[in-house]
Amino acid sequence: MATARTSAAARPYHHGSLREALVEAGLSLARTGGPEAVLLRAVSREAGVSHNAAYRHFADHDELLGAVGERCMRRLALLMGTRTDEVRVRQPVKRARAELDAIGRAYIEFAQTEPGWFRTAFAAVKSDQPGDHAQLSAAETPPSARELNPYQLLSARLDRLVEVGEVPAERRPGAEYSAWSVVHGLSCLLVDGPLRYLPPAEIEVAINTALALVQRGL
Amino acid sequence: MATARTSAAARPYHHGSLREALVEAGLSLARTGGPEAVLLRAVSREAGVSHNAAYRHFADHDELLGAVGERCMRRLALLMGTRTDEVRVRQPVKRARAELDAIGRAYIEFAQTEPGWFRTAFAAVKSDQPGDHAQLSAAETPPSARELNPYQLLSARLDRLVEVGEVPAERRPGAEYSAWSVVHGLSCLLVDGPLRYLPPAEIEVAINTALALVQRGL
DNA sequence: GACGGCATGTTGACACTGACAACATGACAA
DNA sequence: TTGTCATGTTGTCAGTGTCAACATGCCGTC
Repeated sequence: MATARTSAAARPYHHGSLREALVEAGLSLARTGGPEAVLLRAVSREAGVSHNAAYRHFADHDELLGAVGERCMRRLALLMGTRTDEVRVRQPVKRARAELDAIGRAYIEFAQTEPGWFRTAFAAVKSDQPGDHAQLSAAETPPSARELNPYQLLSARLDRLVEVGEVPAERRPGAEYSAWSVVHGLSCLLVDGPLRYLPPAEIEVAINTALALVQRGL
Repeated sequence: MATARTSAAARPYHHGSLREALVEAGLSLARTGGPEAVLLRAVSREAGVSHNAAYRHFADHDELLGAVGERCMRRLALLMGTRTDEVRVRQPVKRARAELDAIGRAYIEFAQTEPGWFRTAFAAVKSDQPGDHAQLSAAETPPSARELNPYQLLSARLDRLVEVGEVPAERRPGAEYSAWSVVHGLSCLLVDGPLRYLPPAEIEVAINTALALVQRGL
């Protein structure tokens, strides 16, 4: 008896933390197969549990996929944070620009190195309420730790560009939509869309011109 | 005989033009339900034919979805062409800019007014060969009629901007990737993504700033 | 003008999925 | 000790894509 899928511990009683195990399994499946690989039954199988067990932790398939998607989104935000911290420029104005460039590059880098997760992060958002699009600003959460989402990270960089005087204040409203659109659009076209099989050299060109467009156009 | 499948006439012999009927049915389903509504069985049902009939015209589900997606893409290109033709500016330089703006607006307009078709146009491209990404330039087709795809329409507008001197020639390479990314990204975010429930006023802001970014940044 | 080939459409089956209902187990409190 | 109830299981159902076997009737050939 007592076979564990990840660690060597025997399955204790009721498995203990199945919800977490299911999300983890979903993450693993999504990494290679994208959101369409996050099947209720496949996830249960992966977690070493019978199908329908997931229904004790998620209302339906969408809710499971949503939970996995949230984790993917967090990973995206994490990479964006990491790449921002790696910026070594000291001069404030140049630094502000470099940091914006860094989170943009990180966004595209994530889409390219983890296409399954990237697609899952955005495919998952299917069934959520029109709730004033509050999830963008992360609602209640105090902006304490590294708990920021991609949208918030971007907003902070844009605010900084206004502070240092590189972007006129009257252009600030709506700027996150534009900047986000560029990197998100290119990511989608490269990962999923018609630019999927672009040769690497052309991909490089596309990324650089896209990010340059943001820097010039803001 | 010679009955249309939509009217109430008796089905003649072997249906006559099932392939076309299937694609048409798929288009109808995709319009309201997006690509996930283009089910092999649902399409067959809609066309008044038994399931598996479609296998005489399409290798599998992906091929049917691909055919429907092509039609969606063509409709997108059609709207872009229409909106370009509606530009009334005479002065060549201003006209070049206005036309670029028009195809960008048309792209987003299509995504918003026909989200099901928009998503199908890009969801369909799943299984096609890495064939040198030739489908972008539409391979053999002479650029004769209104047969241009969205990518070609965009390229033509960018070429024109260089001609009239509004865009320096050294910035031309890769420009279609950037411009495309902006409108595609915004469309995805608005239709499918986290900006789905943005209030209409904010949507207006987002569209205008995004298009302004393109004009300024090229 | 009869005949036969063959593209086209149908019926039936199988494995897979998400979802529901009924049942089993065992942790924990009374 | 006992009973409750969250948690996990088994069984089932409708719906899907796909394959194989079968039916139909249009067309060219003799």
